[in-house]
Amino acid sequence: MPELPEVETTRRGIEPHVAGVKIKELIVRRRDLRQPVSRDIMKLVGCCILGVSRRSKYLLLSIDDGSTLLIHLGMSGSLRVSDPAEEWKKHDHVGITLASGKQLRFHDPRRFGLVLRLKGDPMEHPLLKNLGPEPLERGFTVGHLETVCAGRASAIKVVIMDAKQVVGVGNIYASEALFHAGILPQTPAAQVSKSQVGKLFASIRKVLAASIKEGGTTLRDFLNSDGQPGYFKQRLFVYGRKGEPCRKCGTSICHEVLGQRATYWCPKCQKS
DNA sequence: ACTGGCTCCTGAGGGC
DNA sequence: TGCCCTCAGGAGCCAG
Repeated sequence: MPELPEVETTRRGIEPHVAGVKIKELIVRRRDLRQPVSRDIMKLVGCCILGVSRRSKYLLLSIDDGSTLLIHLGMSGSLRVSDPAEEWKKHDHVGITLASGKQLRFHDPRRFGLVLRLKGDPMEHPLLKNLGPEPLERGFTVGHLETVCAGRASAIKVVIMDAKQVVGVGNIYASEALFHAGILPQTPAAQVSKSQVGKLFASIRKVLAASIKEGGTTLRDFLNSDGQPGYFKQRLFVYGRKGEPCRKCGTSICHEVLGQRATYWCPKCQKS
């Protein structure tokens, strides 16, 4: 599932192929994604893509007519640069043919993704307006995380996964960051000590930064593949390792569903 | 303002 | 080998 590092890797991967390039043709094969693909997307034909930015797990292609093409990969989506003549795979829902002779294809088996054309300031759009700070940028600070935790009864894992507080901490990295910070995922956020919050802050950044670095190398050839993950497996300390020995102390890793999400922790390394 | 639960969807994986 | 069942999961939305 594309987490923040993969979305960023995708952004870096497609940008050189699309920035400054004109859209020649748009092909929508399935419209029923999480929200229907924008009806007015055809207006983009003849327009030029200025650049690709990212906010949270949303990709934003800025268009020279002042609009923005918003793409979210959901949990099974991918973008790849292909040859227009390439056979369409099952679940290739949208194709953007470029004047360069390439074609950007949006592929999403579970259709949790989005392809929307936004008019006006994209940051004012409801999907983007109330998002918390980017974890790797200056807006995310220890002080911010302390404020977010203060007075909240919810489990710390649920809180750090809340995009209104901080974006981009997906289910995998939430478990991983809490492991590295030595905090039990179930701990009510308000009960996490100041020093623990400091450790958690550092862990979130470290885990995400390391993963972006990893994604950059392992998904290097994603333009020719379907970009499926699996590359980070060896780096995971707890996620998906129920019953397996902790990489630090050997204790069996625990698993429980918390906030409707699979959650993993080491009962010895992590305390409330 | 919070909090927890439901929902969309398909493929993977386990059990038999 | 094959079928059926369950589960995973981002994130918006809604009800309490």
